[in-house]
Amino acid sequence: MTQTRWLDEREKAAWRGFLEASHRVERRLEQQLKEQSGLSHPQYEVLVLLADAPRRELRMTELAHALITSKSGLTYQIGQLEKRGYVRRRSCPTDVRGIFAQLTDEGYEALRQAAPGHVAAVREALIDVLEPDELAVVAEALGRVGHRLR
Amino acid sequence: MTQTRWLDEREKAAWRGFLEASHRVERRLEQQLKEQSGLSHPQYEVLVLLADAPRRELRMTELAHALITSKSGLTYQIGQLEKRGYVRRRSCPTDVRGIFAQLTDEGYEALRQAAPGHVAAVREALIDVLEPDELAVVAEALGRVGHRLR
DNA sequence: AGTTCATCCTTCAAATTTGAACAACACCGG
DNA sequence: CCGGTGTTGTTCAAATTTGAAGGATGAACT
Repeated sequence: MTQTRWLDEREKAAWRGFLEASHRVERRLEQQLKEQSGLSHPQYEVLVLLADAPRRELRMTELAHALITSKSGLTYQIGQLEKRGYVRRRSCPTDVRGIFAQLTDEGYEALRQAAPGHVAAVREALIDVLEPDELAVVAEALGRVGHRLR
Repeated sequence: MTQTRWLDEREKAAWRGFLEASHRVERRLEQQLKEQSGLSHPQYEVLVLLADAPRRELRMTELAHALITSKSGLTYQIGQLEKRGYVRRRSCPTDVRGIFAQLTDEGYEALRQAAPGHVAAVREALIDVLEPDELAVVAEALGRVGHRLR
């Protein structure tokens, strides 16, 4: 291994800022959602993704990738959502192994009710804290960061 | 409640970018640390904080706040680190209730060995992906985001 | 000194997450 | 059509996280 390039002050500030912001924002959203909707953040994300998908359904694997979580973790969460009647499982016609998770009307309704509070929290925690030019950088730069790690 | 201000495309891109980046970066670091050092990210952070602290020790509550985790969660992690001999508990002289977590020499050594790989991963995942001006914005803007959520 | 209220850390049970192991199946080249 | 290889979703046990509860103490005030 070649010599370690340690982080200088500016880099350290960026790293610390990124870490703290992501933890605190996550924590805040988790709290807001649980409080006002009884949903966890992962669960909310599932509903959002399904609501935007054709026929309001997605394959388990697609969901797991989109949520950046493990397959078993998704199985668990879908199970929870199914219990509450927000999601239903449907087997895939073209692939016997495949399972579609499909948003139910109840699930859609739950999302509709949870969304305003969630968006408000996202604004308060992140979006409205950023200046327009900062917003652009976050979208562009962090978008690139996420993309490179796929 | 007044009308909901939904996110426009630019805002949504920033939010999505932020979310995906934080999840993927976290995941990558977790993997890198576990693989090359047998430490979890929270555990590594504990070691870093202690190493930088006077006498290499911090109160449990200070640590919990700094790590943005629950008190019980910290109790658990310190227990794990204690098992491995990386940390030792010391009762606080001025406050019977207080407990110091103190880094041992073994813990310091473990940190020394883990640090280069960790820093390299941080660079590869985030720091070296950002342009200098982007780095500045991330430090400044996300620093503000984290700060406002305290 | 007595009260009251906040703080400190741990314990406990419940919820969640993870990765490995599996079983069933798709897909591709021979 | 077969064998080899990769995929799909689940199950399982183990690790981790969380929040509520509790025991003990500090701190401020009367």
